[in-house]
Amino acid sequence: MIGLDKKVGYSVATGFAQAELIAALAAVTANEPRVMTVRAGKALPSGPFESSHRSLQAGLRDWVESQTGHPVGFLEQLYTFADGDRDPGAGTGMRRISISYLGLVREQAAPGAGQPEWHGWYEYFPWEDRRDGADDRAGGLDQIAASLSAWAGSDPHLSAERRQRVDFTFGLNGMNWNEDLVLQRYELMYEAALIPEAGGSPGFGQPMQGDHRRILATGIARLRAKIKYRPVAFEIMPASFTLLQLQRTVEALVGLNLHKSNFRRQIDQQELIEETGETTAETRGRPAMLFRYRPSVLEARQMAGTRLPISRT
Amino acid sequence: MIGLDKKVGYSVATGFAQAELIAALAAVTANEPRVMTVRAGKALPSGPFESSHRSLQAGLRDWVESQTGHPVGFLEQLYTFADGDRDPGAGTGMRRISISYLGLVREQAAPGAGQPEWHGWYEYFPWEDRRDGADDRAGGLDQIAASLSAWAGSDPHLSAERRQRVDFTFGLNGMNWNEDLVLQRYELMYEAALIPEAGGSPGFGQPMQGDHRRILATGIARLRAKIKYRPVAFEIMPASFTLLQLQRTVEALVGLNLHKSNFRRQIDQQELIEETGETTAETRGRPAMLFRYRPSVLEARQMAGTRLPISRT
DNA sequence: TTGACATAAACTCACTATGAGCATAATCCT
DNA sequence: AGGATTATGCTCATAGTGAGTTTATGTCAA
Repeated sequence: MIGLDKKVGYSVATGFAQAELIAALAAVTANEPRVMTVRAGKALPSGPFESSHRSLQAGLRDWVESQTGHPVGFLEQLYTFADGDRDPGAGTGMRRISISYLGLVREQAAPGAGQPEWHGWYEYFPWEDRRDGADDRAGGLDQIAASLSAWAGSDPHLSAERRQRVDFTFGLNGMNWNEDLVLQRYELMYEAALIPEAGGSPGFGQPMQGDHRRILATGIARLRAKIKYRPVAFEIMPASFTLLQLQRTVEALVGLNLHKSNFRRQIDQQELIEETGETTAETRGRPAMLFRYRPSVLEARQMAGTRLPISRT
Repeated sequence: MIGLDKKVGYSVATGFAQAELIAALAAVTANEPRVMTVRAGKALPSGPFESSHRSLQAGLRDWVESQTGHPVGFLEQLYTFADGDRDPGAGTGMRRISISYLGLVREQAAPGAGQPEWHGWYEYFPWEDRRDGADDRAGGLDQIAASLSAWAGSDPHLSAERRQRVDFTFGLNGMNWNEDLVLQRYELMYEAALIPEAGGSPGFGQPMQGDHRRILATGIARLRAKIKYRPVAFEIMPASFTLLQLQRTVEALVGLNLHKSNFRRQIDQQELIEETGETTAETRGRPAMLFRYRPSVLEARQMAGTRLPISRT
């Protein structure tokens, strides 16, 4: 694969591949995270990488902004796939390389002819929404747990190991639910053939074309992990907002209910936001103060993080 | 770039590219992190991605193991580049896509004919080693600070902003050094033309071919960030080790001195390791207990992490 | 043999962050 | 006016972290 001393002798096609970009673009509307889709919600927007662009990132950004009509606040490369095993339409001998991205946009485009549609991302992963409001629709955790238990039991040799893995990944039998394990959960269900894309029976979430649901899972996982130590939630919020709106947005993304006063404390001791001085009376109760981000602090916090016992002596 | 409704009409070459894999393989020997290189330390091992392999990861793993003679404990995709701006030998019209990986190996291969060489990674980034022992060689922080200060002053319009960025990124003027910002520091120096690869003058670290030093910086940054919340250090350690050996290894990777007793406390309250029962007298002082990892816990800790104010009521 | 030295391992203490819940304030609705 | 509703502030116990000190157990050199 990698030749240290092969300086010559490649066949013509060697090392050449078809390059494709796939974007998972997320927005939050009405406390519901949504993802931009094509083909009636069955695929993420994608297309060939063309050589006219300076870089992957720059080209993708231009394209997204022209499509959505809104600037992309956050755009991050997710993963590059070339797995033949999961890619059905190969055959040509030339590999397809898919470079996937996660992007956050502030608002979704107005629906119009030929416009991409936005779908709630929990349609694809109903089990990932553990907020109180989330009606535990068909395909809830209980059913998944039952199916996975059956799968674990189906191989007497591996069943103990499998059960442990299931419990940990899905927060069962006394384990805590870990909202970051979106991809691990999807992969586990895939392995247990609960996913139509893997030849399993439908029932657990809407399927997508090819690998797209896996890419979306990767994006959700990345976003949920990142939101804890980088102020990415602001990329999705409007210019001014109340603390509850911010909390609801974060809750939508992580799929969990947060503790109100502790959330507020965390936000303001990080000094990420400041009052605008105005209030809003959108809700029934006491009017809430409006806040805005403090871009300077934001930029610094953009890169932070450490928890090592450093010696300063 | 991405065509939603362009179903036909691509030119033949559209979307095709030359795919290349680049690996940053790290090991720690004698408390010094090293990276596998080719071409007399001027390049990371790389080669074309061939279609015979099932997946990127699997192929790279096979290759690395055959080259180093040791299993790769940890292998993670870093980033995929297709930036034309930094790639000198383009010209063909077909883009080159570089998919880079970070790998950790336990020991370095015995030196032999045709064997790849290992170089200390601080040869390429002397300023990243902030341990006490690190003799502040030529090209130390003071010189970099001076050069960057000159660069900041060279544009009266941007100088304030630049100075702030420099201070934050390099931990100057009262700011703390953040060991994770390896890539940001390199990019900043690149922008300030302190890097030969950018047409700057030599002096700050050994240069490498093309983008390779940037890839290495990305790998170091990723590893430093990851070591805080995932037990990756064990992937580099031998089967049994003392706590000080473990600490020295982590220190080598993060380029900082750690607080001894706090480090030990963190390790054992995470329950990642257990005593083997034996002791070693490698050092002059009191013999140290030997430890080994606890694979079961290790696997669970492999995916952890959260710090959100979750509501459990 | 003895003391100087070096390292390991355990323990202390102040301070900060976090989880949980309660109290008070300012609106709207009827 | 009074209840409902939401916002914001405050308390308190507990866990985690930074920074040291103390005690144990070995080697090495005089």
